[in-house]
Amino acid sequence: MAKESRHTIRPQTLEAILDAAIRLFNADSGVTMTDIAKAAGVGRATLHRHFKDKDDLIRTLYAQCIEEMNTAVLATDSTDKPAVVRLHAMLKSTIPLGDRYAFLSFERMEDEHLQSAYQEQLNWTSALIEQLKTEQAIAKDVPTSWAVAQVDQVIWTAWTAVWNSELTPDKAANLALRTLLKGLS
Amino acid sequence: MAKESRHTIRPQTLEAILDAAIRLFNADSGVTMTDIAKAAGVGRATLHRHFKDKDDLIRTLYAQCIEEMNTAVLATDSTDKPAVVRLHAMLKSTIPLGDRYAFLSFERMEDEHLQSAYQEQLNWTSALIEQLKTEQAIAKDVPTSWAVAQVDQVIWTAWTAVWNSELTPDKAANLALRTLLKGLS
DNA sequence: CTAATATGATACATCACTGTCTCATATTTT
DNA sequence: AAAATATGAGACAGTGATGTATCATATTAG
Repeated sequence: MAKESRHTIRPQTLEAILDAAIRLFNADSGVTMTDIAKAAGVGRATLHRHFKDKDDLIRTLYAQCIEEMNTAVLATDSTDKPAVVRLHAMLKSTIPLGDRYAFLSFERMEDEHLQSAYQEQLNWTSALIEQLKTEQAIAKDVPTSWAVAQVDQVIWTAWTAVWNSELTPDKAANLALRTLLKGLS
Repeated sequence: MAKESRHTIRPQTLEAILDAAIRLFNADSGVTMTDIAKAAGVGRATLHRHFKDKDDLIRTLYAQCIEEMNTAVLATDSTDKPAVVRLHAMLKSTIPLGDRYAFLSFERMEDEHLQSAYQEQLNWTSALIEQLKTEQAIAKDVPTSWAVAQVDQVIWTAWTAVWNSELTPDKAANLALRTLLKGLS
């Protein structure tokens, strides 16, 4: 998060900026501050008033997306349910977030704090995979890292299919679940 | 391809430039001509002598990678063999190319000629998927577009695993094949 | 060996983006 | 209503990348 002691940002301004920035970064990695300002309908100076520099803005975007993902996943999760159900719930809640999540794979982020936030996501998935293994839903000889990567990738594939209007979000989530469970069994 | 009537490029110079450029673009999308020149060990002027502009260079890279992929796939392909064997061969030949192929997903390319070259790749995979369906290797109710996307993604996932030293290229190809066949059956 | 020419180094102009600043205006707060 | 302040618009300097031109040097071809 960016804090300037001299200025308080108006909620609507912040939202307009972050929305526009996420939208643009997902379409193209060579986005300028001017682009963002125009798309957000705010003055270019306002961007620099509230974000130390471009990196600071990107860090904020990154943090928001990860937090958004975390929230979405945890909201529909219930630890006591079977792992297969949890995986399905996770897919259903994350796939629709693809349009905001996509740029995370494109932009590199050195920031240590954000790296660890992302790592937490991976750890969560790893734990889920282990649970799937103990429940015999997937085979034990499949490397966990491979399974985690597959989950990550299938979310992206599913979202792309939704984005291309080839599938509805629900159909995509079902297909993703089926592909994962069978593919890793 | 870039042609300058006034100059002939030396093969070693061209190779050094393209190699360096591919390497850099795969590590980071914000690559400058200066970066490439340095990494290639050639003068910056030489780049501009042989490539009209940066876009021209990227187009050349793009074309080379697609052609490289096509060649690799067709070299190990034999139309008369079962589709499963063809898929396995395709995975084995493409996964090691991941380190050159990766940047294709990052850089956008408007060029019509290149778009159609890439489309050919997808069509080839589509045909293979159809063959897999008729051979009952994968289920007919799985949308072909979904299957094609899975093939694309799994190649990338497999290469990443190889790059992270989690798997050998052969193990990765086997795991990819297994994941695909079971996942789409 | 000699001529032709591809390259490297450098200087140069141009351009786009960044980040800062100022001031008038719009909005919120009291 | 009046004060406080967030915003928009514009000017400004600094920076880095692009692309061109020139010339000396290295390499290749005849």
